[in-house]
Amino acid sequence: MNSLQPVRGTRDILPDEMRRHRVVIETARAVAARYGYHEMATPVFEFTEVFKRTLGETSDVVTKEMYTFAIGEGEQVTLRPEATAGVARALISGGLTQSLPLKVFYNGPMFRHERPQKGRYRQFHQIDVELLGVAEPLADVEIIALGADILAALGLGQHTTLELNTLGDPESRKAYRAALVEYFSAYRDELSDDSRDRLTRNPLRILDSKDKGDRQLIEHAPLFGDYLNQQSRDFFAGVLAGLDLLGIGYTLNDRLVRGLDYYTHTAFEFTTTALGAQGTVLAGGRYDGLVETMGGPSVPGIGWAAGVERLSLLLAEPPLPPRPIVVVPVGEAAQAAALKLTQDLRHAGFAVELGYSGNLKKRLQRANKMNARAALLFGEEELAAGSATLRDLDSGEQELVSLDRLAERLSRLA
RNA sequence: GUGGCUGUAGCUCAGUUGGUUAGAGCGCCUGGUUGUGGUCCAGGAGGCCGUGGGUUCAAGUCCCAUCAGCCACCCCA
Repeated sequence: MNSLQPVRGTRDILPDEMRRHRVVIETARAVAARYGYHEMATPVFEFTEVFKRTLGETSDVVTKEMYTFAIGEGEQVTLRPEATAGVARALISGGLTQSLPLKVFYNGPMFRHERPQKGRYRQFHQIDVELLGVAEPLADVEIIALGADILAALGLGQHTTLELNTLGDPESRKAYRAALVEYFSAYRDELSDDSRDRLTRNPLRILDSKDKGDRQLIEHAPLFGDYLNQQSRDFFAGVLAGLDLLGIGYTLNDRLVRGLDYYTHTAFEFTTTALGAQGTVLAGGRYDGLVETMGGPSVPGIGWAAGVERLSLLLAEPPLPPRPIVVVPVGEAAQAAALKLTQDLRHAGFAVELGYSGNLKKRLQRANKMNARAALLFGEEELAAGSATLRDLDSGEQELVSLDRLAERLSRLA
C-alpha cells in the first residue's frame, strides 16, 4: 500500500476534469430549474438504518457495498450510497409532507464499496431529481422529460437510448413475482448459481441475467404483461401517451426491473453503448412505497439519478477555461501601478492575471500558455502617459489606450 | 466478491534470446532578445522500470506475493 496514492476507487478531480463536471451539473441544474425543481442537500452520512430500511436488508448495496462505521454509544452511520433515502428522510423529519408536491434537484458525492472500473468509482458523484407527492402518470412523464432534456442539453441526445418498463402496482407485482418463482423453481438445478440465489432474494432480476442457460429459461418465462391488472395498464398507458405527445422516443424493455419492494409502475434507464458495462447513465423509477417504508405517511414519489463521471466521460468538447486579460508590468517602476490596475479591472468584472515574476518575454509566454485574450503592457512610457499598451494576443496588434477608457475598450474584445 | 489483462520520465510509448552509463516524441526549464508570446534553433532537468521478496555471475526483462488501473461477471450512476 502506498499512502501517497488515493484510496482505491477514489480519485482527484483536477481542474480540467472539474470543468467537465461543472458543465454537467450546471446544465442539469439550469434545466431542472425550468421545470420548477429546487436544489437541496442532505448530510453525506446518515444512520445506517436509513439505508437498510429503504434499500432492503438483502439488497447488494446494503449487504456488501456500504461504508459503515460506529460512532460511540453503539450508533452506526453509513456514507450514503444514493441520494433518495436521505431526501425521503428529510421529507419526514422536516415536516415537508405538509407542502407537497416536493420537487428537488440534488447533486453530490455517493459511496459504494464496489470493484472499480472506468465510470465506476467508490466515491462518485450523482445528480438526482425527485418528485414527491404526485401519484399521476403526469409526474412520470415530467421526470423522464426532464432527464431527456438534460441529456439533450449536454449534447448526448443522440448517444443515449431510453429504455422503459412498468413493474405495475404492488398487487400486480406480487402476482408476477409469485409466478416467476413458481416457474423458475421447476428449473432450479439448471439455473446459474447467481440466478439460484436471485430466486430467493430478488426473482425479477433473473430476467436480466446474462448467463446463456438462464437466457433459454427466460425465453419461456411468464410475461409481466399477463399479470398487470387494469389499473396498472391504464397507468402505464398514461405515461406512454404523455411521452408520445412530447415526442420522447423510447424502447420498451420488459427485462428492465428493480428489485426492491417499494418500486412500482414506471422504471426507466437512459443507456449508452460508449461506456462498456457501465452503460447506464441516468436511471430511475417510481417508488410509491418508499416513504411509508421509512415510517412516514404514504407519499408517492418518482425520481432518477445520473452519474456525473459517466456523463462527463461522454462530453465531446472539454470546456475551455475563460480567457483572461494579463497585465504585464515592465520594469520596477510600474509594479505597484500594475497591481492597482489589475485589481481595478477585476472589480470592473474582467478576469485578470498579473504574473508573479519574470521579464517581459517570460510573462508573455505565460500569458500565451494560459490562452489569454490580450496583454496590457505597462511600463514607464505608459505610466507617464496614463495609459496601457493593449496587445491583442490573437492578432498581435497593439494600441495605446488611456486608463480611463480601458474598461470600455476591453469589453469590446471578442 | 469472482475470473482475466496491464504497471518503464508529467503524458503517450520503445526497450532484442536476461548482459555494462534505461531511450524517443510531446510537455517542462534555460539561452538565442536591452520592452514583445505562438514558429524555429541550441542546450538542460527529470526514472527506487508500481512495491516487496525470490531465481541468477547478472533482472526493466524470469518466478511469487502485494498494491493500483483496465476488461468481463455481480451490481449499478
